[in-house]
Amino acid sequence: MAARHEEIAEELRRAIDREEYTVGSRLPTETDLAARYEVSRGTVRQAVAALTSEGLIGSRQGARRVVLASRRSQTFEELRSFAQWARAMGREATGHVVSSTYRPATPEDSVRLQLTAGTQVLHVLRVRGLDGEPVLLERTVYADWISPAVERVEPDCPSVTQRLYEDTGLVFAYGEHVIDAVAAGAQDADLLGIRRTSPLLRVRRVTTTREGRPVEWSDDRYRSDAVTFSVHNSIANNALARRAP
Amino acid sequence: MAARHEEIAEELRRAIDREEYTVGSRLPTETDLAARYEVSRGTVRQAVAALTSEGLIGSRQGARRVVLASRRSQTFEELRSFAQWARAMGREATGHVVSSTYRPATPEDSVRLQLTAGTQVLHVLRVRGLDGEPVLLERTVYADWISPAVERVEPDCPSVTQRLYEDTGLVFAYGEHVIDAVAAGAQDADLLGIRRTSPLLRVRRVTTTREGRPVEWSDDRYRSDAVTFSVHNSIANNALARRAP
DNA sequence: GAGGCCAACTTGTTCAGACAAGTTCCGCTG
DNA sequence: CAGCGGAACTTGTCTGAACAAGTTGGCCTC
Repeated sequence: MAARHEEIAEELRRAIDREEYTVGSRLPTETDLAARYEVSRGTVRQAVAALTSEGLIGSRQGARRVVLASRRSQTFEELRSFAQWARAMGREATGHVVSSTYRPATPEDSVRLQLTAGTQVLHVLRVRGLDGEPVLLERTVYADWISPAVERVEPDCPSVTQRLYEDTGLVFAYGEHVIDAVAAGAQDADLLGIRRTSPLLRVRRVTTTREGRPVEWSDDRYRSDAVTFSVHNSIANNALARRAP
Repeated sequence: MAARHEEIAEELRRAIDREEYTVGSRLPTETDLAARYEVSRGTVRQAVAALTSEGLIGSRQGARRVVLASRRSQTFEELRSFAQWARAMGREATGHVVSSTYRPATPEDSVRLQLTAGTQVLHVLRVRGLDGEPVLLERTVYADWISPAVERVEPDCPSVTQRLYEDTGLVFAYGEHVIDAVAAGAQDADLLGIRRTSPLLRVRRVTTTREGRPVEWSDDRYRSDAVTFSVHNSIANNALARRAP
């Protein structure tokens, strides 16, 4: 939060949040904002570009910017870390490791994690819950170079992300998520406390470091009555894609 | 495609696509690119910012940019329009209207479409398929001001989006999508040709014009064996959020 | 050979100015 | 009063420059 344009973006977010600019109303012009914050127009543009990509405001050449929404989307960190998300909602994240074993990387593992096939990778199955109620089943495969650090994390640690950061300085920076729906299998039903064949929201994701090196990939299954995902997009900025297998 | 920075972005995308820059390799420096395309560094930065937000490349201060992925995500238009998506995959979009009726707006309708409660809104139920195979059930509610134009569209029109653009100049510009999983109900199962209680991927979305005015909201249910969604994100740019109801 | 330090390199931030392109709204005309 | 035209306004594009901040790789030392 050093850069001036980030400070301005944050101030604008807060102003929208406390309805100083209401949904549907128009933001001040770039020139006005530049004068108010005593920066150049370019710096203001960087700030409003951030809000635009977050879907908070809309932008069209020639017309003043319009406030589209007030509640801001989550940060990458809140999405990445189950525990940080729970805390932001004022609920407690719980969780425990069901199993943790080393297996040779399958062809799929080696492609996703950019490893040579047969490397020993760590498979972890975790159940995670909100205030004790299980809502998520995480089947995660960790790359060989991070596996030892993952093993050192105690089984009921609420935030693995936090722990890995403290221990190794690891920062997750990029993610790719594939979302679909599956029927609960026998193990899923048992661990989540639901009936078999109940619909589950499945998110398969790969997370990489800032250098673009894959750290983990995971098959996460959410109880669909407990969790949904939301995505914002626009002509100028689209992160969402529909795919046929 | 007039702006120079968009042309450069497109050239870089194509270069990545044909593996001139391979995944994991480094992009030329901003100064190099500026010289090559004979533009200023600022213009190059606009171009690479687009690729960064698309998740194609990663960026860190001080280090050269890294190519993270080769396949590019869809444009907003391809996501918005089922027909355009199908065409981009080389498949044929089919579809027909099952029912189309006017009803007074419920409180939920009026909130999502920013209308006064009780306004007559158009409910349309469509089945859509790829090469004749049904994959999607669309339950859409249109705002009153666009309903007449929607009614004029013939029931088996493959691209409603295209049609509305031609007839009224309407452009969809922003979207908010909430994704979860549901079990197929009796009507869902019947129209999609699947068993009852099969898991379906549900996407509830609101689409708005460039002015930020809501046009439609829809409950879309996809056969989970036929369609998935993918989302890309990063620390710098996150459009995805996890929510508890 | 291992490790640390430094110089060169690269991206991030910010400025000021100029013109292009699209929107809005007022006032005029029929 | 409806519709049109145009002036004023606002965002988009692009340049060139300067400095800050972070990364990389090679050289030097121990």
